Amino acid sequence: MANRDTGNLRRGPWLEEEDEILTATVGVLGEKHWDALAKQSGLRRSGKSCRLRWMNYLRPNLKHGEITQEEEAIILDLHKQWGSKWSKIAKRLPGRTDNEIKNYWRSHLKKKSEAQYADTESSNKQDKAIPTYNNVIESENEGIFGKSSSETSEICNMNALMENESPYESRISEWISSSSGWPSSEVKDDEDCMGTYTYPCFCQLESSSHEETKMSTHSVWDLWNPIW
DNA sequence: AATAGAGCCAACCGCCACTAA
DNA sequence: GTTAGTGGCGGTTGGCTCTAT
Repeated sequence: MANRDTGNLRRGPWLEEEDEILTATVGVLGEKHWDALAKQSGLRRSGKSCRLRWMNYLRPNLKHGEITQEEEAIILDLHKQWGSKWSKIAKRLPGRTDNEIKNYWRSHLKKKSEAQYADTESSNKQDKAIPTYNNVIESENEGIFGKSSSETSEICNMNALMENESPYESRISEWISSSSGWPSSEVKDDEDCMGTYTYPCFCQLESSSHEETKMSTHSVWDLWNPIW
């Protein structure tokens, strides 16, 4: 990418010195007021550019390694639910950026997803069953992400869930006691499903219906990251 | 060894939403 | 209620690297 100058602002790849200056400035001023921060830092970069560099590369706790199979499964599943809501998907994957996920999707997962979607479409015609609490429990033995049932049960301990003091406990009880299989109120999209215990589900990731898939993702993620 | 094509990924662009004046 | 400034998001670009021929 060429190092073009637009007026007084630098563009193109960041230099190591620029990274250091930006990191130091963010350390002092915090992650806000990017335009002012850019000016104060002395960097000839736009606020937008500084923000992007920080968010996608310099921010602490970013994972720079390969996307794991678990992460890939989550990306696939959430993309199926939400489409190209990369920032939303990224919030479910700590340490990953929306840009990283978007790039990974385009280069690795697009074809995979299309193939999976085609499979799902065909199997949907044969399997329309909605999981009830009972068959949810039964399917616990089938594992998540191909893990053994013992590994799975470490993650998904129903008893522990039921003893949890979560504010959503009552909704779980309500759901179970109703035996209708599904909570009456749909989870709104976005943040409000984070950290919830709304769906004590143990469905397989490769579940055949859209609704099952949706439920399993929330549950798996919520169980792994109850305080995220 | 040279070249073309494909894939990857950092960075930019343009739009939209939010907020303060 | 309006407007300007700012930040955030998704889409796109283009340079670099790898691989096949």
